Parts: sequence; structure tokens; C-alpha cells
Amino acid sequence: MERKRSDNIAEELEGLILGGVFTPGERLDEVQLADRFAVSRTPLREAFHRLALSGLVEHIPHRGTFVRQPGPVELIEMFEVMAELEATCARLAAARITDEALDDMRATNARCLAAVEAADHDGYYHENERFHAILYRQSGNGFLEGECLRLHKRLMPFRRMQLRLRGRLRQSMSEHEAIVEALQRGAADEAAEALRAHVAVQGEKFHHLMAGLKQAAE
Amino acid sequence: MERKRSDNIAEELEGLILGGVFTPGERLDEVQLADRFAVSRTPLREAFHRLALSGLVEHIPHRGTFVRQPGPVELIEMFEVMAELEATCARLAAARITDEALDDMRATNARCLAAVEAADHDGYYHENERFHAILYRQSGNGFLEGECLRLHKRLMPFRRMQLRLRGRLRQSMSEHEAIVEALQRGAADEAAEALRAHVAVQGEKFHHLMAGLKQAAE
DNA sequence: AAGTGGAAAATTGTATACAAAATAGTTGAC
DNA sequence: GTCAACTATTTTGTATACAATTTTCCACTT
Repeated sequence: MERKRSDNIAEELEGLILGGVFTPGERLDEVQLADRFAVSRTPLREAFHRLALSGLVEHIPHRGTFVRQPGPVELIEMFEVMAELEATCARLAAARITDEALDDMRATNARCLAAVEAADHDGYYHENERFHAILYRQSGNGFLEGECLRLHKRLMPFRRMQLRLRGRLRQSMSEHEAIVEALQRGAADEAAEALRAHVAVQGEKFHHLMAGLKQAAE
Repeated sequence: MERKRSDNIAEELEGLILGGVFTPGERLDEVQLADRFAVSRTPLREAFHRLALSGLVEHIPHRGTFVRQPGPVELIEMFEVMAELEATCARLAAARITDEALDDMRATNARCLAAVEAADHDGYYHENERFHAILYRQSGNGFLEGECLRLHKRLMPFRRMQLRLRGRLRQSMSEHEAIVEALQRGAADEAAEALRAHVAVQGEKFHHLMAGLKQAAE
């Protein structure tokens, strides 16, 4: 294993946690991981702090660093907040959005649709992310944009899970089109409501998915 | 100077930054501060990470850690987001709030008013914080509550500044009463709008305050 | 004279050694 | 036999030494 930097370590650890190698609540052993990555404990602690910033792990003084995979309840709550934040973006963007951005959203949407046709999940995911990123930017509120990106990233693995649900992709696409349409008309409340519903439904779908998995495990 | 722990160092640094000892954009010299606190660089770096978590400083790899006091524009943006988050709390709380919590809010409000009468700024500030904390809790969304507390804390010094504005305290009190009243009736949209306005006005007041200070400095 | 190259200084990142704290395990008393 | 206290072990927190990177400054070339 090649020599790592703390940046890479944080990234790799993120992958391991999201990949399910470390179970939620598990303590991340510093010496063990230091040995695994062939580095000392110091950069590992740095990496832990970075993961704590994105909320993936929790550090308790004199106790250790623990995997903080959110449970179903907290996840629903996070989707609820995400829905509100995106709705706010939409409300603000409806008044401020530029024609260029509207065109960009339409183009992104088109590429998104193409990805759906080609069953290209990664492509869909990428374009979908771009669609939302444009919306955040067009809110005109840089702080709001940052908070949205942060939460969006944190929900990333859970959004990804539900892409497998049949028919969800196409439904999501038509929702995107309705959003663009409302933004173009400058209908703030309508756009906000469309976004709220668009994100909220993801939380619900996820809930169903989780319930299904739980049932299957029993 | 006594021996410090990284927790205390983070706290003390926070005070120094908020107290204006370190100017925004300034680089925090590790060796210099390590010498000042009579500790090594290691716990200082830990403290930096903690401050980065609350957004007070920014760490740039191989460049250093910089004071990240937000400018007027970002501050307005933050108040805008805070207003939306609190409005969401209100909307959710309107349906879920318990009678005990309503009584608690009224009692807190009463103590708040007493503090105003006694010109007890610290007391007012404390009770006001409690008022909002109850609201966050009553949203029933633990994640939302956490995000609100985080942002509220970050805006703390700026809220505090505007308490000096004449008449603002009493106005704020009557807004609180209107909020409680709307919550009691279960009027979600009304409560949300009341909160949004209540917080947004703080952002505006702050804006005026900053403009005044800037003018006075010229 | 201005711009580029490189060497030296300053500063951040990492490794190792040591200290402090928490947990676990064991012995003793009741 | 159970609970409590003490010791031993494990684990986190800190100090110091060293490596790597960035920046600065000076010399040299065009």
C-alpha cells in the first residue's frame, strides 16, 4: 500500500464507512487503522476530524471516534430539512434566476433523461446532482448554497440507494421539468412547493426501502 | 498560565476571535499560539479543528488556519437561512407542540420581560435563547433542532450586538407573544411567518447597525 | 530592467515517544 | 456470593523531533 496523505485517508475511510465495512456505532481503532493505512496515528486523527465535519463520525473525548451512520428516524428528519432548504432555494431563485441558468437546467435535464434511457445510473446521478447544484447557486444566497451542498453530500449514499426503485427515475424527471417551468414563470410559491415535494418523496421512498430491507432480513 | 486542555483552548480561542483580538482573514500562527497557551502545537491543531466545526476558522492545507469572521453580506445570508429554519420549526411545532411546552414558553417570555424591565441584558439574552431552544425542540425534528442550535450559536455575537438598539427589546417581546399565540391556535403558516419576520428583522437591524458603524469610522 | 530559476527560510504535516485517562480484571472485605 | 476498591492494561491526549511543502528572496539570464 502506497503512502497516504490525510486527505486521501479521510476519503478512503468515508468509502469504507459508507461501504458498510464499519458498522454504525463501531469504534474506529486508531492504532489498527494507522497500521492498515501504513501511517501514524496523527494523520488518522486529522482524518477523523474531517469526517466529523461532514457528520459521518462522532468524536467523544477520552472515549474514541465512533461511526455515526444515522438511523432511519434521523434520516427522515434530514430529508425533511433538505426539503425545506431546497424549497427556500426555489423560492429565492424564482425571483433571481437568470436565463442562462434556466437553459443550463434544461440542458442538464436533457442529459439526465438520456442517462435514464441508457440505464446509466452514474450518469443520471451526476446530472441530477448538477441540476440541484444550479438551483442552490441561483438562490443568490451563498451561505444557503453551502449548507445545501453539505447536506446533499451527506444524503448522497441514501439518495443513490433508491435509484433502483422502478419508475422513480422517470417520475423524478417530470418533477424536474415542472420545477424548471415554475422557476421560469417566476412562481415562487409553486416552485418552492414543487421542490419540497420532490425531495420529501425521496425521504418517503427511502423509508419504504428501509422497511422492505428490514422485513427481508427477518 | 495554568496547563490547558484542547477543549479549553478552543473555548479561549473562540473568545479571542469574537473579542476582536484576531482580525478576520488573519492567519493563526501555530507556534506563536502554542507558546502563548504554553502547550505544544498538537492540541492547538485539535482546537483549530473544533473551531472549524463551528465555522469560526477555516483550515487550508499547507497554508494555515485563518479567522473566518463572516462579512456583512454573508451575515445577512446567514440570518436569511436562520429565518427559514426557524419558520420551519414553527410550522412543524404548531401541530406537535405540547401544553407544557407552551406554558414553558410563556414562563420564559415572562422572565424575559422582567429582564427587559431590569435592563438586564445578560438575563434577557439567556431567556431569549431558551425561548428559541424550546421552539427548536418542539419541532419534533431532532436533526432540525441541532442545525438550528448550531446556526443560532454562530450568530450569537451578532444578535447580542443589536440588543443595544433602542426599543428593539420590547418589540421583540411582543413578537414572541404573537408567536406563542399562533402556536397555541395551531396556526402553522401564521406561526411560521411570525418567526420568519422575527428573525429576518434581526438581520435587517444588524445591517443598519453595520452601516452605521462603517459610516462612523469614515 | 524584468522575468525566471533555484536555493534558503518559514510553516505545515507526520512520526515516534511519553503522559493521562478510562476500562477491565482481580483481589479483598463483608 | 456480591460488591467495592485497587491495580494492570488498553486507549486517547500531548510533546518533541523530523519530513515535506510552500513561500520568499536573491541571483542570473534574456
